[in-house]
Amino acid sequence: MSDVVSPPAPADHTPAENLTEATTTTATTTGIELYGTRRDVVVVRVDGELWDLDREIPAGHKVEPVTVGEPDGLAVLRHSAAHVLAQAVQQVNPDAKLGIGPPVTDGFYYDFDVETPFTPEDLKNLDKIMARIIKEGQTFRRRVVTEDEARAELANEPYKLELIGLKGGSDTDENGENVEVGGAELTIYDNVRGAGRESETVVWSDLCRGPHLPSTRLIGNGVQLMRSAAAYWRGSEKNPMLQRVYGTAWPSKDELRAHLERLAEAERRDHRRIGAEMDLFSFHDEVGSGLPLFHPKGGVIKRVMEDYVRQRHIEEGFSYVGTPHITKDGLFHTSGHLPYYSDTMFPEMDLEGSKYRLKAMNCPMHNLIFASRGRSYRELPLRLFEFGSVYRYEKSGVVQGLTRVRGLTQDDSHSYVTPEQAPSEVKHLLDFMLSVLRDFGLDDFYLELSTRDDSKPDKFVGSDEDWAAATKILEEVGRETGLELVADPGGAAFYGPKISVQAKDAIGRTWQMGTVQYDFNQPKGFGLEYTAADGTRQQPVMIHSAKFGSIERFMGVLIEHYAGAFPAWLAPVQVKLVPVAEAFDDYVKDVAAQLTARGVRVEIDLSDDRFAKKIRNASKEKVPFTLIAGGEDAEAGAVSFRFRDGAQENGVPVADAVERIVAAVAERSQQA
RNA sequence: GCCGCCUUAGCUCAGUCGGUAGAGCAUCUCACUCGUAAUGAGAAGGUCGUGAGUUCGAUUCUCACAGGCGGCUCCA
Repeated sequence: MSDVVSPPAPADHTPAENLTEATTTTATTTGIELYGTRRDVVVVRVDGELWDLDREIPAGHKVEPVTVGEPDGLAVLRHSAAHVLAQAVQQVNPDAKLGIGPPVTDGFYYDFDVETPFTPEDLKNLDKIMARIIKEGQTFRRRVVTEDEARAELANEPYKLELIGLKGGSDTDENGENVEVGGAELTIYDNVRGAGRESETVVWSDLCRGPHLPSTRLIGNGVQLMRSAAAYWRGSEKNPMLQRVYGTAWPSKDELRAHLERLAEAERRDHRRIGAEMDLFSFHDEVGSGLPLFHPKGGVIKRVMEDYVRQRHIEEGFSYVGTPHITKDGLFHTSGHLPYYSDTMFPEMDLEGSKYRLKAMNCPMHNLIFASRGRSYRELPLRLFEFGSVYRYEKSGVVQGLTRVRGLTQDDSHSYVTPEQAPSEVKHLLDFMLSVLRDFGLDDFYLELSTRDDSKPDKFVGSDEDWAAATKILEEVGRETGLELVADPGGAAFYGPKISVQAKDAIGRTWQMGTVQYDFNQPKGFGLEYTAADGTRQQPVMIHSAKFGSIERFMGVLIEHYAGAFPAWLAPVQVKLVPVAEAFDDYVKDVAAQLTARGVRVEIDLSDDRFAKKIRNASKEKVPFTLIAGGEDAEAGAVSFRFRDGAQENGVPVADAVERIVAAVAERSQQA
């Protein structure tokens, strides 16, 4: 799961399009001549490609200014900050070997091969050195070199030498971010002190495609190193591990502060923290990593989620089914899963000559339900749904809270359709899923289309034609939603392509939600058939779909989305009743009984805490409605509301209060 | 799985340069019976994650394992 917080676009910079019309040069010139007096212009866009300001621009090209106020300019700033970091590291430790140092979401990183990992103190020290380099105003100077020249200059940088060898090959790193080579020519960027003067010296150089800011000074003071962690060279676990230093960089100190505040807010919302504070769930060494225990309050949320999504599936034409948690492993051979996923399945259990496995996916069992008797085309689409508990032995380093667990409950559905019905079923499922997410207060989406990686044919099953046809259907239906559709090459399951919904939460973070997966392979493996109108036997297409993905993960996302302040229909305790003094306990109990009779989840605070303390506790528990009753209320046959935001409303007649609460908890609120 | 850091009371954390430990909150008891975010006093609570090693002696040092955190890889 990503803890990366995506920022809003920087607001206090004027968009470039408002600054100047794009210019078409009429004679050879440079960006500096065109925009050199504009301090906010950091690079130029030449026919859509980013160039350093000091490069010569041949006549006849369209040239636009790029400022740090737009994403491309900010990425250049971050990339330049990465160079400053590398320079600082080699200043402290000349033996550090350079990996790559690209800009990423919110900042940048640089990888180093060093003897000892960086400590937090090291990072503080590097921060200071970087600030000095930035203040000094070193000039970034681009220099085109031949491959031989580059090899000679970088003789002490084994990783850079490897990159030179890759020239013309892959030019993205494991995050899809640009690495520093590629394109037609090799370039080295020099950091120059005192540029233009007789005394000018090159203080540091790096193989890099660029472009960069004209000067380190323009990086400004919105830069801060965040942490260091190990990362495999070129993203492969077969390669050596380098030490990656992450930094964040912004056009201004204020924007840096705002970013750090977003991180702090994300930490306050962390579902692992809130889950413990609100007594929702726990993990135990004795049970094992990634195996959550849901407490009564977490159990309520889980049950409400399940009741909701079960009902919705029934309304959408699904039949609710049930299958066991454990099965003979031959089933996963038939499905084709075992060769691909045996690593992440719990190991087999040998019992009376048979091998059993904990279920890691539900589809094979649903296939058996389909195959349990002859099927007619008249039955299609046949839609099966269940809460499937599956177990996956996730590697020890990847388990995280509720969002990456080893035991999870999928709201798993499979639609068996004729090939002709497939597009409309996919559309049906996508619309259904989006409507479910909206009911849970998520309404900012984009779609991701995960396709086959043609360079790894052994990871995917089926003919090119089948893949192409399925991918086309998903893509077309995805486009019809009007949502942004992002490509995820290589992200497909072995049996077919998928579309996943990515949702942004209340503080702008993106989470992967449910998926719709197109599968023409398992029906083949299981020999699934239906009798068509013409009496022939035909193979159905199956479409996998999970709206939440997993109940656990979705709950984790909801906790963070709402920061624990769930809308009333989801809140574990909907009403907290607080008597002002012990004398009103019975009065309050009577109100509670009326609410309970109407299905409202209530809790009464009968402790001998002081009144103000009870209010504080109710508030900390983020209960939507606190009902207070004392002498004034009892006399009037009323109660007093205290809402979650602190607002009050006194003297509400009990009958009115009950009706209002009953109405409020029935409503699926979208407020976060 | 890999790299680094971490694990002391239910929770958040002090502390012991190697001589078996302390606070706040929570819990329990007593007093207070209170009108919108912390009443006071007292008590109880820990083989200092588990196992092994070094040592006269280990919560402290070393190693292994488990669990957690941050990344990497992975994520049907």
